[in-house]
Amino acid sequence: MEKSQERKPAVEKRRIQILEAACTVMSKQGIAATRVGDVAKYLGISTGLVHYHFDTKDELLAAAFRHAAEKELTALRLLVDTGGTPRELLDMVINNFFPTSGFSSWRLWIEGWAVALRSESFRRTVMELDEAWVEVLADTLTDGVASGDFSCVDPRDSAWRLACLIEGLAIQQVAHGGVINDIETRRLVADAVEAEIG
Amino acid sequence: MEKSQERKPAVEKRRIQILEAACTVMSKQGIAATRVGDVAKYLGISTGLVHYHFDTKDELLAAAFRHAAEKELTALRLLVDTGGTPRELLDMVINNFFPTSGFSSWRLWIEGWAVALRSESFRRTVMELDEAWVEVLADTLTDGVASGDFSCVDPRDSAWRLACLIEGLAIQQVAHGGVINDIETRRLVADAVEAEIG
DNA sequence: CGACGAACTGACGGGTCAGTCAGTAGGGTG
DNA sequence: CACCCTACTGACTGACCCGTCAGTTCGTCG
Repeated sequence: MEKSQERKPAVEKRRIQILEAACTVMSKQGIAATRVGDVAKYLGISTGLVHYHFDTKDELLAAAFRHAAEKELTALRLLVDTGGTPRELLDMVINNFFPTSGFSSWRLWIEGWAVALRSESFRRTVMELDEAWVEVLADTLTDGVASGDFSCVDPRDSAWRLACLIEGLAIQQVAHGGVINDIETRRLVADAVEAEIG
Repeated sequence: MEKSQERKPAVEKRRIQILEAACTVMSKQGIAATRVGDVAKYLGISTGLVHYHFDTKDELLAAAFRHAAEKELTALRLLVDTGGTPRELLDMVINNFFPTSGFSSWRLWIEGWAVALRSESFRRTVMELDEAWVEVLADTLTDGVASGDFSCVDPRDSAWRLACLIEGLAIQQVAHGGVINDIETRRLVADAVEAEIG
């Protein structure tokens, strides 16, 4: 009953529940193949209820995608906040993007980039996430340079190059499947990292 | 009337006409939003005729995408065959992927990667094209190493890294639009190239 | 000329799906 | 208790679009 801000549990809880369901379905079926009915069925609710919380399907998918992005980003920042030497941090940040366990969120991002070509809200999400994760990488590199562990000409440039390299390799691995395998990928990235930090 | 191979102009001509139309529509509207009717309308023919030449929509889009990929690859190989010093060739190959004129085929590739997650035929196309273009890059580097112009530890690794870097940067530029601009992109790539060839 | 078949048309069936709407349930409030 | 409002249902509609098919055109060959 307060001003809002803190307290409106019921609706907000349901909203988030629908968002998470949408994320799950999107990951499984692909963004384009996700139907409002699929999300509803996943939760055992009616399609009408989904539309009660989200006006249109596009709005739902955009919100769900953003929700997924924010979760990913939070996890990354939590990881970095655990602390460690610059070297340890760098390895952690980079390893974070090569999941050892089966499922990879890269599939969702690859589809997200494609949707971003036509959807303003997807474009913003994808842009903000990428900038944020490059920033984490850049900060890590900058700290390492300050402490004398690394020597980059320009940490920000290095961060962008590493981030884009990893994205490109993710496409090779996930979309193509196996031209470049996991071990090879890690080696390619590791060599690039060494080259960047001198 | 010969054995085929050279002569079956009528049908094949129409087939290719439909493929090119499909490419145009896909580039404009996106792969997912391309309807059989749009392709037909673009050529002023009936949807029935499109289905006369291609059994299903999926088959049409996959064939059109492959058609586009092959054209791109042919253009690249033609470019390389014009000859030049290893350095000139390398610059040519890399510049080929940063179109000066407005439209970029990167949009189509980005969508292609996403579709490749669910479609076997798209997957194959996208894989073969990527391997082919890395091979062109790797050959150029190898030649440069042989002639003493470059010094790579492993030209093939370098080629993969550069290719993936360029793909990642293309996403930043095309899908996000402007976080990283054209000049900055070229600088990032140029620095990476220098690092790779010593 | 007549027959035949390849290329082509355009209307239509049938399935899918986003979004609507009239109505219900049930907890909170006066 | 009576009222109300929020969350929710599920049937429905209207639009869209793929793929089919009966039929037309036209070039070619016997």
